[in-house]
Amino acid sequence: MKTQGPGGTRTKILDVARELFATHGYAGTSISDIVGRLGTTKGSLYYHFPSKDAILDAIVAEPADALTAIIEAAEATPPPPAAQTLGALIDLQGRYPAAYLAFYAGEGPLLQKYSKRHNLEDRTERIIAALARPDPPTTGRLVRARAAVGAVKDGAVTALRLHGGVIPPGIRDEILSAALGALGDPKPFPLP
Amino acid sequence: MKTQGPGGTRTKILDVARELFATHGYAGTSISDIVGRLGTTKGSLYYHFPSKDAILDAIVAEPADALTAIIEAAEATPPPPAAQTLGALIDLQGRYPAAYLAFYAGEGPLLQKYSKRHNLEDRTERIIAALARPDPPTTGRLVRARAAVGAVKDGAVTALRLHGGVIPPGIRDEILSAALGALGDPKPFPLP
DNA sequence: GTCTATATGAAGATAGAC
DNA sequence: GTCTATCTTCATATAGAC
Repeated sequence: MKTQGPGGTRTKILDVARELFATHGYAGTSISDIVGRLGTTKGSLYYHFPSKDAILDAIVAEPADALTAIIEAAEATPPPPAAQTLGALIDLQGRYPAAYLAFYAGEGPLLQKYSKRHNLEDRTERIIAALARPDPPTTGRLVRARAAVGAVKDGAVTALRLHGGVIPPGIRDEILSAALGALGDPKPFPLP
Repeated sequence: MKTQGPGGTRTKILDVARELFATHGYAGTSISDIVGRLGTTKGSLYYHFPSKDAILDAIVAEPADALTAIIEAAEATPPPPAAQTLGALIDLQGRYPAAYLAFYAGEGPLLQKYSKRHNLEDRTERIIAALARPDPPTTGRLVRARAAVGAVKDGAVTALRLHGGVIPPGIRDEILSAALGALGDPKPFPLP
């Protein structure tokens, strides 16, 4: 696997594909759309990637692995504090802005497509179940865990939009506090 | 506009299209997919709808109007309690399950497609801005408002999944409480 | 590495018999 | 109202010159 500098054609293809997939969806984005935006041609694109699916794979692989690490940490026994898991999710979104807003939301054609090839259907369930511990997973607790993840996702999206692709530390705290509020933790973190 | 009984072909088309659009996205669902699932043919489908877009319109129109009503109520002066707006959003999701999970989330190809025709780009912004009142809309407040809406959406999705398409009253309260927790309201509602 | 040109299939949509 | 058959366009992907 050859790494490539940030100015390389391959990198540029991934950049515009990431953006277009995020806004129009995978199926809604054509190869022509991508090369049209780049100003190159299909022939060139297919020199760098063997298929459209391969582009998706390249885009998704890295954040997907990072998410797996977060999930596995969240599943440790005893469970880590919810603030740690939710904070890691916020940071994940900050590190991979724009593309994977719906990535661990369990919905969205992008996830569908990727999930079929990588057997990730239960990803959402795993992180929700981990967050719903240590209590027995009542419906209410599961719903709140999911709500907390939803709060992280949408809060981070808004923060990224308002601040040009970064999440300032103060806003990160705000998102985390919102997520913990949704989760229903009585004491989010000690106040100074 | 002719109304049609629940057993009618038109209704059946809308039912499977709603489901397929929700899982695979608008662009990811073909007319062949729809008629294949129905066991009918394209000719029949095109007797009932002039285009694929028209199917989307028919699916989206009703919940979209309901959402507009919620937004306008939320924008009233003085602002209604947040619990009222968020509760209305939960009820909306309960009334139109499965299809519009990403509808007011501001993301997703389905919204993109519909939004372009109906000028709804600012829908998300409006409801967030309304929820962020009456405080001046600081970034933190906006982020929390968005997080609250995200909590409603994902919480309701989970509830619908766990309970076969309905949101029981007790769970509705749980979602509302989670959303208010995300919003940061100190006193969600008076305890009995 | 990038281009032009093209193969091949599937998409949305229509015509017209029944 | 539903069918079969078909048109047209656009999709992914390839071949081969430069």
